[in-house]
Amino acid sequence: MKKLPVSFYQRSNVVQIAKELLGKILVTKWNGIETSGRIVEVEAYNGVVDKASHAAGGRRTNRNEVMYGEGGVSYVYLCYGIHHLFNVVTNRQETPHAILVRALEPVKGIDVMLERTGKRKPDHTLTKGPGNVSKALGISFKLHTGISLLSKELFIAEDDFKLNKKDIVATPRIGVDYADEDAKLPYRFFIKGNPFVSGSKQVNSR
DNA sequence: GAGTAGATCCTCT
DNA sequence: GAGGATCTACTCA
Repeated sequence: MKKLPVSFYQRSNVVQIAKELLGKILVTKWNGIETSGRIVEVEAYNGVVDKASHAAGGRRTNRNEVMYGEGGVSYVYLCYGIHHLFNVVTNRQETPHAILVRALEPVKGIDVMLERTGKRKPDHTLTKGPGNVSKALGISFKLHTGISLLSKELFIAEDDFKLNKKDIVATPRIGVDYADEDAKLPYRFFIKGNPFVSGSKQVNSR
């Protein structure tokens, strides 16, 4: 298992990067406690031309400032006062591309995730949906936004897992109805048939 | 099983 | 002062 290099993030095609992130391992290691999961669902946010992005139309605020920085750092944001959303910033400086990690398949530290989320046993709700992902991994918007994805506490790695191209499904994004026609763009990608993908309810029939 | 409303707090206008 | 890249529970069929 090896970390993805900075060059992986600093490319210009955010949609392409989003697709390639599927099947990769997201690892957090706060205070020596390691939790990780395979990325099974992402959404691409295509910078200033994307109305669903926080950077739509060149909006630039304190909150989304990290999106304008170098690719390869995290962008964590608190939504609805409850949910922490974990994003990966891509591309170069001044280009606010980002990829939202929407769902993981738990790999390591499942018991820790259960504790963090207050759940009894692992099921597909543990890391399904961006709010749950950051909760399970212990990601907090205050502490963990703007830090490098190549640090020893937070990184994305790849192993031998190979994803068949036909197992990648593209659909419109979720929760961005306000973005008019951009809400229909097929910028959401997930691994076909994976029970940890959000939206596909009760895929596993116990 | 499907649809709807409420929770809850930080950020920007 | 309003609203948001969501989730959950509860109601109704």
